[in-house]
Amino acid sequence: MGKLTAQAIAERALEVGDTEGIDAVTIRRLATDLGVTPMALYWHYKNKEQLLIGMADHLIGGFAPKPADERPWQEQLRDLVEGLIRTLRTHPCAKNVIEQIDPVTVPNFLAVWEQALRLASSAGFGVEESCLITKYILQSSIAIADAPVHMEAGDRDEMVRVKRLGLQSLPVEKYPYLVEMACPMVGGLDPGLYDTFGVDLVLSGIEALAARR
Amino acid sequence: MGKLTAQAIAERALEVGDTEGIDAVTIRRLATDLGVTPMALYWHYKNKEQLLIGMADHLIGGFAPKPADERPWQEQLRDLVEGLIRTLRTHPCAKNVIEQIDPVTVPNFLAVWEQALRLASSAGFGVEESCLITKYILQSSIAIADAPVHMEAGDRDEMVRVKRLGLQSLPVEKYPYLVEMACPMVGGLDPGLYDTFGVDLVLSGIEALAARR
DNA sequence: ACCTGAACACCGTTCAAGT
DNA sequence: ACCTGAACACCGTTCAAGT
Repeated sequence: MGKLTAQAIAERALEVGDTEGIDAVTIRRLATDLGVTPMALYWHYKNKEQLLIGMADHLIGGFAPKPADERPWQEQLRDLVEGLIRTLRTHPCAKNVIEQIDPVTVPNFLAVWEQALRLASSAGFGVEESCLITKYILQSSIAIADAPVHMEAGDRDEMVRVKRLGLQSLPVEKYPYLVEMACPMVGGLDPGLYDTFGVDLVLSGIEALAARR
Repeated sequence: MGKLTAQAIAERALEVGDTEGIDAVTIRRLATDLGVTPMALYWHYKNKEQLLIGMADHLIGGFAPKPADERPWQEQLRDLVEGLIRTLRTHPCAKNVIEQIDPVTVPNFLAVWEQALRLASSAGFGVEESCLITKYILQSSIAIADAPVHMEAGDRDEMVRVKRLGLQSLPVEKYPYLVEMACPMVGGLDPGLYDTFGVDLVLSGIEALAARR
């Protein structure tokens, strides 16, 4: 087994978070997993918040935004959004990690943010508008990446089944659409929709507004 | 002082969450605030998750979506998004509450969701697309509502000042845009941008895709 | 129906001490 | 530099008991 290092801790934390949920990511739990005393972790991270930041940093580090090139900003922005969605989808707990920290404090996130601001700028948006747009890009990417995808037949869908039954048992005269769409709503979504419809949805709003100026 | 009731508990929880942050919302803290034993709350809510659901329900209950009318779906959707953003902005902890629960379990949220699905449907989107869109609407509304607004001079901006200084001290040759936009980024945003640019941003993506079919 | 009391299993974190 | 041990102040929650 490898040495105890900040990197190793963050990686184990991501494993636990991805497989058992973010609530299972606990200083004490990680310590026993790594065969060490809880206080040992405090040498590598000042506190739990810093550990979460480390997790986020490791997460975003997985996809380095490509350097600026000569293509139109629309294509570069599409690359960025697709990359974001992809890393969000490969790490189920990414959403929860990002929600619990301030992106400004995550080193690797700064590069992504810088790139987004640059692209918004070349699209012709002003300073304040660009700030809103970068927030919008992150959040809507989360929305797309987080949508429930269709699972294999034998997969662990007990929770999904319960939720679907809950939706389907609603008064159909009051919630006709919810009842009808219960299936795709809680876990029957076509994965291909992410890469086409989802990305289009995020991008077309920006492009439409950019075209107005 | 009023009687201890599920409603009163949820209201106090929202007060605490809005003023002191979601982490201050604790069974034991609420109990002492309400002059009662911690276990008393367990009579009204099965556990903390149910309390969070109660908070979200009370939150969304504040804005009841108007019944279907004869206007074009674009206008109705704009009403919905504006209402959502407004309630999100009046309750600083709304974002955190919504992040910690499953919207499907919040009664008042079902009505909003049903309306969104109905509007997506009249826009011509299919079942799975509509599901993605409703997720998108919620998340991007959060992004818009959560953007930092310009604060009064005397306001509690110590944290903001620190963050801004942190951004401005970045290597300007590596992060030129971040450094330049540090001010609006962390708390100098024009509030009017929410109601115009922000809402437009969310809606125009949907409208652009709807126009394609 | 509604609330209390005591107890349990868990947290994050500090602080002094070891090597 | 890196880790341990003991202790502290907090959690959410169960269970039996009171009125």
